[in-house]
Amino acid sequence: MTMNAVTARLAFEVVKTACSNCNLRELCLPIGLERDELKRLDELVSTRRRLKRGDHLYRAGQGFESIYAIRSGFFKTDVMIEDGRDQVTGFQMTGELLGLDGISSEIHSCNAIALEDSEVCAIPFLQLEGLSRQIHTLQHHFHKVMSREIVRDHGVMMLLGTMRAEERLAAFLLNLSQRFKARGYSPAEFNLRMSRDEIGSYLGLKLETVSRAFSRFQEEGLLAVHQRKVRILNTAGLRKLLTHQRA
Amino acid sequence: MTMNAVTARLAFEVVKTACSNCNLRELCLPIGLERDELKRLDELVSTRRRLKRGDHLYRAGQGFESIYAIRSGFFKTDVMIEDGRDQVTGFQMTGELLGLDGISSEIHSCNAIALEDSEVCAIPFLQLEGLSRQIHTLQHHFHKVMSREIVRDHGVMMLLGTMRAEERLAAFLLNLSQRFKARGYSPAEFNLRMSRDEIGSYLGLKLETVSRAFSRFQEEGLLAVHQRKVRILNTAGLRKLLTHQRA
DNA sequence: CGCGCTGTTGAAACTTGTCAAAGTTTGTGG
DNA sequence: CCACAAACTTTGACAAGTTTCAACAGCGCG
Repeated sequence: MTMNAVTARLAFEVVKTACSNCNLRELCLPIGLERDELKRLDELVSTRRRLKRGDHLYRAGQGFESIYAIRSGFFKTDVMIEDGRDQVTGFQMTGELLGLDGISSEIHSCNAIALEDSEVCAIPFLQLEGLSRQIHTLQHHFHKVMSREIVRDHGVMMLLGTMRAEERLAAFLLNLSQRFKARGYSPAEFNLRMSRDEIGSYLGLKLETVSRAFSRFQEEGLLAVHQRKVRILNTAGLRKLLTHQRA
Repeated sequence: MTMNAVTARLAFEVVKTACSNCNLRELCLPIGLERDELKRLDELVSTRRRLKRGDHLYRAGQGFESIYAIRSGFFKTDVMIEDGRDQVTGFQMTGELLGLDGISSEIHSCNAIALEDSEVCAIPFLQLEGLSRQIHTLQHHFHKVMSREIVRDHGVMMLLGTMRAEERLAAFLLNLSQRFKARGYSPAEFNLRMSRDEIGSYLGLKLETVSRAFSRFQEEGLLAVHQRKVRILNTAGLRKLLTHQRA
């Protein structure tokens, strides 16, 4: 086998696993692209990265070059301030993008950590900008993704600013449920990938408070919890918690 | 005067007040643009809108068409959930952009309300996308602005999730101070444009708690407050509150 | 001049955090 | 493959911080 044949073979492998035949393309960036546009996106997204549970995809302070699309797995992002306090700013799952925080200063402003063995596609940002100058649809979709992140963050601010512990946990579980459902998994039964402490950090609560809220939901028959395995028994009941005005 | 002369005259007025000679261009979108690029941006930003205190720039649920650059004045954005609870998601001042939340679904997801008489430049979004496909610098800068909004929101999440009342207020005041300073105003003395209730909503606190925190800061000599007039007496002291680990 | 809106202050109630102890699961090395 | 350590979870009792309720003061506007 000549050198060229080897190179060609490798190139083929790469293309074979790129966007054009990724079964996430309806969730991820390539929504609505034409076949030849998709091919050009494929050329960008050539780098894959595998991570084991606990690995950092990037760290706060590192230079920013790429955004990442999650191909499989589960991540958290967190920020830290000087005195050691930190907060989980989000949990990301298959098909979602990571790294948008780095664009503004060209330095990542948070850590991204795999909560289970995961695989991501690295998308060099400058090249993405270049391509989206050529492909209108891609540009527009990318802007929507960034904007959706802003809207999502407003939702979390709402949660942290106005909800009490049990409402926060209910909102969190319903959100997870809906995201699992969108990916073809059961919306009623799933494994949490994160600890009580991480949930608490995200929700602005202590882990004990999260644990108590889980116990309470279980007492009330809203769900069955055993460690990280959750089964939602009464979705309507959880939802009602949210709209239930307080005092 | 012929019709054409009138049109020409109006066009001139518009150009005269557009980006190219706006003294905010170092704060706003046109950072780093060449003269001819700036001129093309001018053509987009032809619509101005004046608002009186209390006016809505847009409302949640309205269709999204433009983003807005604040030329003068002061705004808040807030979101609302079904049961009537709402939360202020941000305060925006001169040179900052409003409306990024609307891109994702083409419907505004929050209300933007003027807290004092204000003036904004409307920037039709589709045209902005078009221009930023042609002007690399503009595209990149716009992406940075969106990303900065995400990073800012993470900061607020941190504040809401991990800080106690006095830390939140200190962080809020220091942030305002720094933004006034960046605009050439005194960082030590300024008028709050918002009520205690609005500050509380933003910080996830009740207005009484905000009021008490102000009183406490005053007792401790950190600042002098009289109604909405604030004078910071001890910036270092306020800053120390933030890094001061709790229990 | 007084009415309404905004802001301040006090006391009691409530929610969540803190500390502590014990139970459970997971991972590792012998 | 078992044993032990480490990490995570649950639960209770108590403490701390924030909200709630209530009363009142100050300012601005008609």
